[in-house]
Amino acid sequence: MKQVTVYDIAKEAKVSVATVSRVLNDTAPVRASTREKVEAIMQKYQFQPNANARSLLKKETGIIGVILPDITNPFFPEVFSGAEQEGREFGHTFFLCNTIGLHDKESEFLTMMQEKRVDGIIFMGGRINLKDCKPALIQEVVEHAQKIPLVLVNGNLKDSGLTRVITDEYAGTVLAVKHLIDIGHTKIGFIGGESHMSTTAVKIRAYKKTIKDAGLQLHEEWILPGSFSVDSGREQMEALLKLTDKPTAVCCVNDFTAIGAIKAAVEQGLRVPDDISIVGFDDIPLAHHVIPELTTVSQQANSLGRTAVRVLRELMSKEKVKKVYSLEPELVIRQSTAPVTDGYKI
Amino acid sequence: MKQVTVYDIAKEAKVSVATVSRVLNDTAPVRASTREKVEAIMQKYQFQPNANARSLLKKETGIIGVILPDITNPFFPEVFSGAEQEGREFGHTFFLCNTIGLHDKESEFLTMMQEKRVDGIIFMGGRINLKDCKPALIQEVVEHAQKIPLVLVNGNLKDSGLTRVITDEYAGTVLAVKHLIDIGHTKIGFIGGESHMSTTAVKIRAYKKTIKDAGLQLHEEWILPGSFSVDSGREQMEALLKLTDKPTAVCCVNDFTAIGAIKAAVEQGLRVPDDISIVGFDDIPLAHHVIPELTTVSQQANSLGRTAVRVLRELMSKEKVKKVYSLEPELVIRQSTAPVTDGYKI
DNA sequence: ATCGCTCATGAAATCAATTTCATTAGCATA
DNA sequence: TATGCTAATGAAATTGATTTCATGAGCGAT
Repeated sequence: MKQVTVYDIAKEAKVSVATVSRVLNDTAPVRASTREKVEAIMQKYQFQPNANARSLLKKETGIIGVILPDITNPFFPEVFSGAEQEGREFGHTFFLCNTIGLHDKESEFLTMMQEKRVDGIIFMGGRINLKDCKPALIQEVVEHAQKIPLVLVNGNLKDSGLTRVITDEYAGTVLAVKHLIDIGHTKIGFIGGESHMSTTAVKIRAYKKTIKDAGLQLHEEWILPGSFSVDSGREQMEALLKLTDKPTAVCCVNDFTAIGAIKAAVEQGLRVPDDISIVGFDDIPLAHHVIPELTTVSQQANSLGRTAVRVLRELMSKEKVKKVYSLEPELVIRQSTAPVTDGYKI
Repeated sequence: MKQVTVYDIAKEAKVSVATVSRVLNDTAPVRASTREKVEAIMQKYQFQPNANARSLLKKETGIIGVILPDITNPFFPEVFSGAEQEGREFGHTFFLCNTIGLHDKESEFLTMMQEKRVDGIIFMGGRINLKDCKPALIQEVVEHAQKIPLVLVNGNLKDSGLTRVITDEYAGTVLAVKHLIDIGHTKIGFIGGESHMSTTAVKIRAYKKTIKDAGLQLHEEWILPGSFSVDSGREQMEALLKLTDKPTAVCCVNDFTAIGAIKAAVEQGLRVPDDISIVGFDDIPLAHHVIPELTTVSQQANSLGRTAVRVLRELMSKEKVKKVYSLEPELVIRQSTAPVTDGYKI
């Protein structure tokens, strides 16, 4: 069954396609009787105008492309959701591309979005955040950004000149470590992500600064790398607990790591938070479903998405925008942290 | 900066647009020297063909639309991911639409996808699965399906004539309940979702049948409704534990509910699984991150997505397809279930 | 020399909308 | 009555690709 076009409608209504278009878009006055006639026929055939044809002419698609590393990581659906909420009232539709494990797909997706002529791109890079990210990729992203409005979310590319929306990870980490210090901890460890990720570097810097500012001793052996995963949190926590001089609190690079750390501690017979305090980062929905509920730093993922779309829309309308929009994270105190006790069991 | 078109390329290369198109798509022989000349110019201007123009003519967009209730529910990203993996090698791109809390958006999204002329639609309905779903909505989905290939994922619309990919929830529930019986439980409860959801109805039917087939007594007061959420699992578990005659095992409608149930039990001082066994449904990634790790029925969300795309592609190529593709769920035994002990503490 | 074939290419039509420009009718004003 | 204005409409151009049809060149066979 062939799709109905404006020509079919026009023919049956004995008017020109221009008139049909006017009825469709209310772009010029049409006599009431004509309008009704045309509308009736559109109704009859369940006419749906072809958005491709329209986009071709208008040079806008209403589509926003989103590129992110892994949609199964609960942080990203949250961001996406925020973006969608913000975009909905303006009629935006979203392409979603997962680069999961396929870092080299990033440029392929960028090209695809160019070809589809999306109105804007939200880029949450995986690879682009590597400390040793190839300048070529950065260059490529920058070039795409010159053709299509693009905002980088949580990307740490300082001198790329790209518009960025980020959480202040430094400030967030300070919040977490300060909280542990405030409730009396003096022996605080840190489990990070891959050491070549800039996120890890930023957070470790914040951690060290806060420890030093509080006049505490810095123990390099309490600072361990990881991989942002539950398993890495578990492994590294086991390592920490094998030390003779153990920390009484651990700050983790993200919630997954913290959940793994809790698991390891519990498996060793420790009670969280009675024997050891653990704090995460991100505040994924799961954080208040685990036992004990996780004290963590909220990234406000939803706002991140909303802001990204807001900024993107400003870019699209050629407004001048700031280079960086930084969202302040918040500490969410739940059950996995508590004041130090003397009776550290092991 | 104006976008470069085939005409610009053709002009500069002193050939016709037809030749440029041939170089682009390798659709007819072109002299090597001509090809090189054209390619060099395309390279020079970073030419990206306009996919909208192409789609207009070819009547295909390579886009698959996905409509789902809530991307922040970890089950759905998993399905989406599977779909994306399957679609990737055929060059499909994905629209993602969240109907979260906006059930009336479902038809709006369907219309939008029609207008964008997507090649196919994967529909994971929220509202469409209500037992009292308005016939009008069903009718609408069916009508859309006549124009654009559409598969319903986990939709329980038996007589709609729509192509469906589903998990066999009945069989999965039987698996879960049998497992509890096998390890010695005779007093088994069930916490469901909203009672007007067909999922709930199917699972309760399976639960009852399995209990009866094993010759066990059916206790209606052990069968409670819920809302698929962590909180509802917690509340309903509290209710079960207030009974004088309590179950020693509880089967839950999904993992969220099970996680809530575990929380409630732990808060009441019970040990899971020593004092009470709990089994979930879905096997969300989180299931092996909670403490204790959750015994659950795996929906194989990823395969669900992959299969949906596979079936959709068959539909697109006008192949005849079966009406229903049913995936067999699997029982995943972890730590939240164990044989009954006499020493039920409370 | 002529026929038939393949290779390489171009002109023009096509897809389904929007938009510009022109035209007509009807009415008020000078 | 002539002029000017607005409302309503249509014809045709436009958007950026693909595709069909036509044409010419080059080459081998007869």
